Amino acid sequence: MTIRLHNTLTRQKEAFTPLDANNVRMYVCGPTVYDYAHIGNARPVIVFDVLYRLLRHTYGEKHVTYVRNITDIDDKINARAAEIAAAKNITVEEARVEITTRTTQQYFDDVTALGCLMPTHNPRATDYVHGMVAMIAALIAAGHAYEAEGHVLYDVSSKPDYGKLSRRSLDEMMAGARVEVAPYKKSPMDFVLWKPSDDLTPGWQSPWGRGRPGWHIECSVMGGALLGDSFDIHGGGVDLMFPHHENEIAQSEGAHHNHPLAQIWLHNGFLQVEGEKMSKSLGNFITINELLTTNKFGERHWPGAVLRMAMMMTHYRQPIDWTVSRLTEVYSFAVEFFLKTYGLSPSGNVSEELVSLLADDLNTPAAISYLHSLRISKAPSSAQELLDALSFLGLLFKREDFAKFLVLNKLAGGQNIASSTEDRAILREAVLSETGLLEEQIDAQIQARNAARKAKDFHESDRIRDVLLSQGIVLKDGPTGTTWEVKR
RNA sequence: GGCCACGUGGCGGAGUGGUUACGCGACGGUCUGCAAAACCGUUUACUCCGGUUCAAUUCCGGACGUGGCCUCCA
Repeated sequence: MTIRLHNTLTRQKEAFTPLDANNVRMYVCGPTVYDYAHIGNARPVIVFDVLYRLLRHTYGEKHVTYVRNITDIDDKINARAAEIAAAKNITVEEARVEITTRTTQQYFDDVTALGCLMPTHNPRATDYVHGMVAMIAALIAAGHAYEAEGHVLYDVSSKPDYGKLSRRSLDEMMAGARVEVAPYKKSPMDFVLWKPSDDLTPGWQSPWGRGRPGWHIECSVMGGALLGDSFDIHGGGVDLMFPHHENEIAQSEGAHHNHPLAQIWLHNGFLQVEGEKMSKSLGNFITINELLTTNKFGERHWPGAVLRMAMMMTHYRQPIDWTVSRLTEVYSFAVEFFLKTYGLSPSGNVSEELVSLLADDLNTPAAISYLHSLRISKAPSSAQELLDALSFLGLLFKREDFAKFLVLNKLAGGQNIASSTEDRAILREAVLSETGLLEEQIDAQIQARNAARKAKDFHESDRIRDVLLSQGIVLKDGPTGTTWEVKR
């Protein structure tokens, strides 16, 4: 199976050939850990998790190395740390560790709930400061960087192909520049590798005094340390293409004798919320955790697999509009998928058809269509195949989220019965909390309704049905009797 | 202002130089006391204007629109 991926460097879909098929290497820019991750942050995590699964399937689990960094040095973190340090009367460094440790754990919990596998390595920037200092020194030695007023800056004019990823020329950028240029810069486009820290700001010793690294250098260093000078795939959001990835290339290639940093660069598209840019000022800022655990978006909370599938419904390079109606639609599929696969266990089989869809530049919308074809299929094997496909895609619908939809066909003796005592208990509890009704009360109402129907008192039978509906119970009259389920 | 993307039916959303996915919704039918559910069926689009071509939604150019970056936001 040939994997084809759209390479930002060439703007074309290319056949993927790893540098070393025994060790396929991918680096993805991870979070800055100062606050809860928002739903936009979730997109690359999910996109590259799908790619990680595809690579593991193609080359073997032991032959893929996936690195996603944790940025725990950052001026937003520092600002937050200063507040907490003052409030709690602890040092800034203690506060920084507290924030980043807590936020990192929250991030892991959130993306795990979204069905994402843990990367092979999750390096923290603070563990690589020594390497950053070394790389900066190497860049100075190679003539790519210079020291000025306690800062070390990258000299973009020293790298003729600077701008090759984002396809910008230095002239164009300088002509369009709107920001004020620091006086110590040789060129407006030169960027910071190292900057000085005052006593109240976290800092590390360096040949250029106590200070802290610039934004881009950590990824160059961690990628190099864990994946080597050149590796296969580098991913992140489009917004990182410039300047972050461009500068990463400049640093890594400048320090590594111009060995290409990554063969293939992948960028996922942006996410909007209800047609607007997500921002705190618009009031539509939404975190992963809020979607999972609160009713803030759409007046309900959403299972992680629903969020994941809603993300996978759009191709990773397209913009995505994150809306309640989208989640609602996906939720109803999720219920169907859950019911169809209830009681089965994943076999570990992976459909070649599914793999071939993903191998074509991660065509997850086509993969979702494939899921629908199995959902609709009447073939006896389709339920197992569906579960296996869901499993491969990381779309496992948790019993505790969906057991309330397992129909209790006690009176009709039909299908989709919650088979285990445990599932029945989950169902009873969910029904009680959502509707205030016990199973026995619902059964009694159904029997009363059926008696009224038999007596052709349809006014009474419809009244009972409407009352139950208003309580969140939907009745379904089948050939073998009446069943019910929780309103979806 | 400069640069980079994108523009598909009521909605979501793939894909393709000619045979035009898929899902939702809607509509019709079967079923039903009536509904719901289920099942069967129907629903045909590619922003606009040029160009290339036997043939363009698909390639090229332009216009318009939307979004992104240039402001350490994925």
